[in-house]
Amino acid sequence: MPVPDVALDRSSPVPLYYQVATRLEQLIDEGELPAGSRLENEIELADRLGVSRPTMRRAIQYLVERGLLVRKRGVGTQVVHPKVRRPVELTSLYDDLAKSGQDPRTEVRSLVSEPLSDHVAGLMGLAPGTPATRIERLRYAAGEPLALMTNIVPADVLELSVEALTDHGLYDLLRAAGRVPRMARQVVGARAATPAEARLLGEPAGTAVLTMTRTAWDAGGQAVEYGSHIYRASRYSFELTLTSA
Amino acid sequence: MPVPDVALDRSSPVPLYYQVATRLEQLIDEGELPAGSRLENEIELADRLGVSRPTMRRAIQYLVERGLLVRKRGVGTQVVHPKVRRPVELTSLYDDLAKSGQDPRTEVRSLVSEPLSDHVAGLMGLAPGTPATRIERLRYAAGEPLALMTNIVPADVLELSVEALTDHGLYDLLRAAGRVPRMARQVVGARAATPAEARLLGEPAGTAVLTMTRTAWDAGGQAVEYGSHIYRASRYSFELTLTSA
DNA sequence: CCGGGTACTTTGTTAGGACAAAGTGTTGAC
DNA sequence: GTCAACACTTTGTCCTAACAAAGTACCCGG
Repeated sequence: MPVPDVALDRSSPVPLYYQVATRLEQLIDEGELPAGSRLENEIELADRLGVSRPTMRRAIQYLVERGLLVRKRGVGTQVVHPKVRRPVELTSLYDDLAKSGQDPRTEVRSLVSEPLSDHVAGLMGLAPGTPATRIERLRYAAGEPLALMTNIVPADVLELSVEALTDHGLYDLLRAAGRVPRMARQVVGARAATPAEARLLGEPAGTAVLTMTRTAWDAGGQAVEYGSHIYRASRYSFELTLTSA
Repeated sequence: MPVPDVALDRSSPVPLYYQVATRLEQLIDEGELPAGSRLENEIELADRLGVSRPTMRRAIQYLVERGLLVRKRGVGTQVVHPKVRRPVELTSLYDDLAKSGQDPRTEVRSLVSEPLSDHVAGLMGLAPGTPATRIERLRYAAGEPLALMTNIVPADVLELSVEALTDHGLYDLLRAAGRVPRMARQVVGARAATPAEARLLGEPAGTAVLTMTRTAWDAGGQAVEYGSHIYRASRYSFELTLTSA
């Protein structure tokens, strides 16, 4: 399959390889390059687009990593069937809801300063007793309670306030403070809700709820957040896309 | 922090950049390059190890993607705190259990040939009515029931037998058939177990169970498996490590 | 003492070239 | 006719080289 010509802007601050990759992705999404079709070889492609082979390879590599293309030595580069292809991302519930038009709302139920417990300190890799803020929030989507969230943030990471948390997700605030979570370890499980939890979530006592605990670190490997959340299983589930090798 | 000299084998079929990356990872794991320490700049490093800068960059890039290093333009390359750094992987329950010495055992409860339902066909991107095999298995770990698993595999992907499934995980069989799952979409939720499910899992009726449905594709984008599993929440949870950007 | 601009350091991007390794297909010997 | 060796295609690895962009630190003028 011949790849249509691509207009590149060499004066743009956007890297060339990224311009090429984006354009290719667009062509695949639009069906211009149908699933299973083979691209021309790298050299021809690079030639025709007017970039060097390393740049062309980098663009292709980017799409291979994202699962849109498959390469085989001696064979060529093929378009993969256009299934879901976004890898798991580290996003916040608030962002997810806002993006899908669920009109998220947050009720901050409590916000207290307290030192880290041994358990949480261990998970975060910090010293027990480190000053921190503990918040408990109830998240609504489309007017319905969706999740009960307890989070703990070390005091030196971020100064939290009820007002800020009402209008923004915790991850927004962390981003604004320059402490972007870059790695997180999550454990997802299930259990029966306690009577108090069931009441807050508007579910009958003993309902099955989805639980998630998470520890998140920033780029420097510093723990920035610990969270223990429970979700209404009737209204929420985790969706993830995994890739191997 | 000076990186100790690294012995490279230029006659080895193992790529140079990979030799360098592996050695660096080892140094980090051993604490030779402590968390937070800064590496020399790329040029010096490349010089001293006797490789070109692109090769050096590629080795570093590899470790950056795996979360061991962080780079900042104008600043340098730093070792990240050695938290968990394995990204989410596409593994099978059987492998996971076997690796952690849980002595997995599988009871194949049924194995029937039946055409794909509209629902499953839609998820797998195949035509409704495509011949397939539907299996229901009960997975034990350490002598206790752990999961009830229903899987559907298209007939042209793999010929299944009760014997093979008793001794191996489904993913083992797929691998052996050259249909390695490379991408999967999972949805994890929770609900109350039905009486029949509760009985099989050895839990009281109405217990909260963890549910997982998954569709997996091979490198060519062909759907190879659909699964609908329920897990005893008291004995199992999903653990995942996420990275962003 | 403070602020801004400048020099320097370090990673990011791009180019062009060379050879190696893996698949595929074809041809030739038996 | 069959199978092995060879040629060809295509991606994989590696090198040298140059300039751009971002961040830091220093210095100098006010």
